[in-house]
Amino acid sequence: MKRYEPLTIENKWQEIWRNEQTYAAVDGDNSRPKLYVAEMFPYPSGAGLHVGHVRNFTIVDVVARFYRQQGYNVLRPIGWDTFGLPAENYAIKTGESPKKTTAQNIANFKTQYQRLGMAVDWSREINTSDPEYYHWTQWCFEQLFKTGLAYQKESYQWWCPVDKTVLANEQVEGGKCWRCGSEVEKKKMKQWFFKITDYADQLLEGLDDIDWPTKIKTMQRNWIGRSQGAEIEFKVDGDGQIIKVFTTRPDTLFGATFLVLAPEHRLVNELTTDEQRQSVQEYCRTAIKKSEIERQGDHEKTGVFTGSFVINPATGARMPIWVADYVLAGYGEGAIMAVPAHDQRDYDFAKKYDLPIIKVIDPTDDVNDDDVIDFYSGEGKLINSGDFDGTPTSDAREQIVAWLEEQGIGHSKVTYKMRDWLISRQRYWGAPIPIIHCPHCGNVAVPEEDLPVMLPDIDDYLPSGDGQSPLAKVESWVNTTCPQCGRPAKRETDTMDGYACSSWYLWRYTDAHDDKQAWDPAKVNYWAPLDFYVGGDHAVAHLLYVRFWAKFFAEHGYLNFTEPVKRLLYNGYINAPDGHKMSKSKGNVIDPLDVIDSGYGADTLRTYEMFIGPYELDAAWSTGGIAGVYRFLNRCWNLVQEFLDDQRRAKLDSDTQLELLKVQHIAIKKVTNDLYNAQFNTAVSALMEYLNGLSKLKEHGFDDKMWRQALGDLCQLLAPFAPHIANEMYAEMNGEDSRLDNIEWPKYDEKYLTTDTIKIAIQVNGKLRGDIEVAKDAEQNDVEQLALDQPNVARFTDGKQIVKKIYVPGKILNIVVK
RNA sequence: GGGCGAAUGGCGGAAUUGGUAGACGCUGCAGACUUAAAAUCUGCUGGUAGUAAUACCGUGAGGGUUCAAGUCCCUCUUCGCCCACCA
Repeated sequence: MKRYEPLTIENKWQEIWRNEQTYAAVDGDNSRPKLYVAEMFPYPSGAGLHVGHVRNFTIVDVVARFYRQQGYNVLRPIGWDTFGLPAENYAIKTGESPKKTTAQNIANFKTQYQRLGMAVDWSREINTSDPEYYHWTQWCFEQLFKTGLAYQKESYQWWCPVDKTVLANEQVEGGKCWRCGSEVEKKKMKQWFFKITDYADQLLEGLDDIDWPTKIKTMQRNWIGRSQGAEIEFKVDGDGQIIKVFTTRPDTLFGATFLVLAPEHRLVNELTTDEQRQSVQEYCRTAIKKSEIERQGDHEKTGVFTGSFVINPATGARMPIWVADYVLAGYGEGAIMAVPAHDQRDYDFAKKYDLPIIKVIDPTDDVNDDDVIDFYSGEGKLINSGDFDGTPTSDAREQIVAWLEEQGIGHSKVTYKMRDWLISRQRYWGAPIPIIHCPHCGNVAVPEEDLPVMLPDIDDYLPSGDGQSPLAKVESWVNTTCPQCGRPAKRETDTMDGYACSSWYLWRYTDAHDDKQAWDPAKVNYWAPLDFYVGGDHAVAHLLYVRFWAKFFAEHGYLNFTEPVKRLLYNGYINAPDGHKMSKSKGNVIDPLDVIDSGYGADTLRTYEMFIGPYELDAAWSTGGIAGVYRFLNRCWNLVQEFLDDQRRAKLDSDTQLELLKVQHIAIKKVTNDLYNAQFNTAVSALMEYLNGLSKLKEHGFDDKMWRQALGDLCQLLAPFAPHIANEMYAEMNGEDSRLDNIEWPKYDEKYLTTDTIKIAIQVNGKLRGDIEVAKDAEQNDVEQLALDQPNVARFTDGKQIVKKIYVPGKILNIVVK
């Protein structure tokens, strides 16, 4: 009998798929449904793939192969996300150009990809650091620039002192740089932004229509952070200046007893009296310099009085103006009205600095008075609020805003936590921002026909540390002429955040090598939006940015959809056997190629990673578990060999025939439905059950026709998970030229799933007391009689009064006795 | 502090969404083959009692709804993730 040798057959089939270009997708084919599925494209690191990648890619591959076998026109592309810090940091350390190391890493990743048996359309391979690609990243930038959505602004920005670059909010994790982990600082710099805030409401609303995990949707909603409230103007006592504040609780206006400005607020200087000047300046200087981590958390509140006052428009009271760093400059107006009786933070501050506290809300009746000793932030009825006394807080919010509007000193307003997307990077290894700074014309976009602005080759990758990109040192590149006036001008030296490159790559796949446009609208609208997008990272950043760009380009006619991803499969991590994260430093990394080469092969690895648990949960690697999956594939192989080797052919009796058809069709149904529902782990167990069923039936001998069909279906159902062995077994049975990809997915027939008799579970008072075989269409009376005749049922019903009987046809009979 | 989610054998996990809890796999035990081991194959494997049939208990804890609850409702505990001075 021929032995199962995974490495030999895998090599063979990978070559066939390469030569035959089996997995090429056909643009614009309307004769069959299309399916577009992709993983979040990998960053090709020097370390190569790890088993976590394999899980991610295999999910995509299983979906792609399954739908292809269903007759879909499937697009399953791959590309490489190559701009970014790791390659550049490596260059700084070794002097080796990022271009060179990137090329090596891509070659390595590509080989590994092929060795996993991925059904990729290789003609669409893309690489974000290739000028052919970043040409169009720059074009995208210019579309945003033309419409005013890419703009330059001087502001305090996150700055990583180690990587010597600014960072986006999304790249600061717990006050630390997402790349190197060092503590970030605030630095005032002129930076490029994309105005994602213009799309805040659309980004929020779009979440309602997409099939994404609620976890991710919630994170995006939190990130956008929409608050409904009011903007209120306070007049400064004496000089007529106006300070605007944002509040979600306009109903507490009568309880506002002081006003607080963020240290960065533009009026701080002006409003500070001479007596207070020194302390205010000192306070602001240290507060602004303090890192955000120090300003966050449960630290005690600090602040300083400016010496000025505003007038409360509702009460006419003079309210002192303070400066305190618990008020954030970047949110709302950077100023608040403090209502210490009804806000924890204001209360703490008022207590510390002995400021007045006025209660203006009487809590609703069901609130325990003991809970309201200090401050109360819940709902209730207004008190001490003039004409509004007695009004419920929810009504008062509207009425007070209406009153403010009448007075012309306020209006309702919506505020977001989300800030604009900072995209400038003072680094070399990124797409150059295609802008020319002209002393006469200002910021001028590089004409589209001059794109791409090529990234020059350099030797010195070290950032200067003064906030300038290494590109600033390349004078021949920096100095140019203004495309508008022709006079000398300088190029922008910042490069774009890598997330800009990944914000549109899903559309580039549909028209990967077009040198006339970023994408052909006909092609992109045929394929996109994605039916499935698979990843385990970038819950907010990348997944928010692609949505933003989809909305922008849809608005300008380049796309006919506004949500780029219909269904998101967010997969969990693969951890070490002990449950800890795999990491190089711990030395517990499992290399997928080692697993393959140890003799298991890619099919076992793939199938195991699908079987390990629900795809969305983290899972721990188990050496026993993978051995079990190998055993399963080996048993499949041996069964097919036995069938082929056995010269005798048997004629099966009708019961055996029915039993064979039953296990066969149960498997088809279960695997098919599970794959539609992305329940990969239970699909694999259904395959195992199918094999177990077949193994039991083989003792009756092999009926040639029926077994050929049954084993052929096994190959077919197995193919999405273990494509090499499935194709090899199928070819052995049906000839070398047969290809599972050309054969239709098996269909199940309900008539084989039910037999003439079915088992009914019998309960007495809800406890299982036995089961009986009855005809499928048995009458309830007959079932009851049979059940009561069962000795073990009778034991519990004899001598008791039967209260009622509940019969669920085909399932259960519950006899209730007293 | 706020939000989301989870808790089922020795382990990973099943359970058609209210209808026979523990599928499938791992581990373990016993047996077959073998001079022997590995591999392979067969059987058993939630707990307690019993040779067994079977009974009782059992899905984090407590209560409730129901003929019937892992599944629905209330209270609590523990764990995980995300956000966090956002006015």
